[in-house]
Amino acid sequence: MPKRRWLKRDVVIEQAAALANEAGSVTAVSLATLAQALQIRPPSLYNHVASLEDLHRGLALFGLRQLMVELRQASLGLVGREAILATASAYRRFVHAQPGIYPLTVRAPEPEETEATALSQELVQMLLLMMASLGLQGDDAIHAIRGLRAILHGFTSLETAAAYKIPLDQDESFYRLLNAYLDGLTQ
Amino acid sequence: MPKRRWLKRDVVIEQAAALANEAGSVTAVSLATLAQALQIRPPSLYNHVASLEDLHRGLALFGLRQLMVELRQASLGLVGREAILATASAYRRFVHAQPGIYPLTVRAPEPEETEATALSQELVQMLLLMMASLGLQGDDAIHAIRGLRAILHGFTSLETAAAYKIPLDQDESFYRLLNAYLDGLTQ
DNA sequence: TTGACAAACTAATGATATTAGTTTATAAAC
DNA sequence: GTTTATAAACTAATATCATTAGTTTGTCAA
Repeated sequence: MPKRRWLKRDVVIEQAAALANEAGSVTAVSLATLAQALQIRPPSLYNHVASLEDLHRGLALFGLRQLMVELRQASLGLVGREAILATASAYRRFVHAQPGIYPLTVRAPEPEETEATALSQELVQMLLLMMASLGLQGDDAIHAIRGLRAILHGFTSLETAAAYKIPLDQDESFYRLLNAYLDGLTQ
Repeated sequence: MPKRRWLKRDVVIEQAAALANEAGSVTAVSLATLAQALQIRPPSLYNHVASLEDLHRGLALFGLRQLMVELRQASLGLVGREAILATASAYRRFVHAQPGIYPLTVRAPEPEETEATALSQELVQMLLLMMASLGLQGDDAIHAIRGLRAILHGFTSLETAAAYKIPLDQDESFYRLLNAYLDGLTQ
C-alpha cells in the first residue's frame, strides 16, 4: 500500500478523457469513478485538479490540442476547397473518435485560459487562410467561417445524438452539405 | 399548511421549463430547486414525474410542442426558399427564447415516446414539403434536410455557447449561411 | 541521514436523487 | 351531510456526489 507519487495532472486528465470517450459523455466521469480508475481515493484528486470544473477545463484543453494536431495535419499543403474538405473530414473524424470530450472543446475559453484561447485563435486563422484561398476576405471571410463551424458542429452533434434515423449514408450527407455550402459561397 | 391537490404534471413541467430557461440550462433545475419553486418537498415531485430523467423527457416534449407551433405558424402559406427562411428564423428565435429546454428537443425520442416521435416526424414531413417546392425529391431531399438541420442546430448552438466572439452581426452571418446553402442546393 | 514537501490518506459535510412508509385533503358515493 | 377511497402531500432514511480539513508518509535534495 505505497503512497505513489508518479501521478501528474496530465495522467489524471488523460484517464478522465479515456473514461469520457468510452462512455460517450463527460457526465459519465465522476471523481469517484476517475479515482477508482487511477487507484486512488477521490479526495486525492484535488492534488491535481482544483475542482470538477477545473477537470473539465483540462479536458477541453486536452481535446483542443489533439483537434488542432489533426486539423493541421489534414490541411498540410492543401489550399482552397481541397483544404477545407480535408479539414472538415478531420474535424468529423475527431468528433467520432472522441465523443466524450469533443463537446468541451466547443465552449469559448475564458481569457485566462491562455493556451486554449491561442488554439482557438489558431483555428480561426487557419480557416481565414483557407477562405482567402477561396477568394473571400474581411467580413465575408468571417461570415463564411462562422457558417463552416456551424455546419461542422451541427452535423457532427446531430450525428452523435442519433438524430439522423433514416438509413441513408451519413458520409454522403456530410459531403453534400459541405459542397453545397462551398458552391453557394463561391458562386 | 394545507395538503394542496391542484398540482398536475403539466404545472411541474412548466415550472421546470421556466427555471431552466431563466438559468439558460437544464442542469440548473434540480428536484430541490423545482420543489422549492412549487412550494412542496422534493419527494412529492415523484407523484408527478417518475424520475429526473422522466422530467427531462417531459421537458423535451414540452419544448418540441412549442417549437412545432412556432414553425407551423412561421411557414404558413409560404413555399420554397421563403418558407425555409421563415422556418429557419422561427427555429432560431425559439432557441434564443428557450435556451434551457432547447437542447432537450434535439435528442432523438425513444419509440415509446409516441407524441415526441410524431412531432419529430411532422418536422421532417414539413421540411420535405419545402424541399419539394425547391425541386428536391427522394434522397436528394433527405440529404438536404439533414444539412439544413445541421445548419440550424449548429449555428444556434455555437451562438448560445458564445463561440462567435468577433463583433460582427450574427443575424447577417445566419442569413448568409442559409442563403449560401440554399444557393448551393438549387444551382 | 535528515528534513521538507508533494501526494497520498481518513473523516466529515452538505447537496443530490431516490425509496419506504405515513398522513390528510378532497371528491365521489352513500 | 357523512363516509370513504385515494391522490397527493408529508417525514425519515439511504446512497452517491463534490468538496474541505486535518493527518500521514513516501521520496528527493541537502
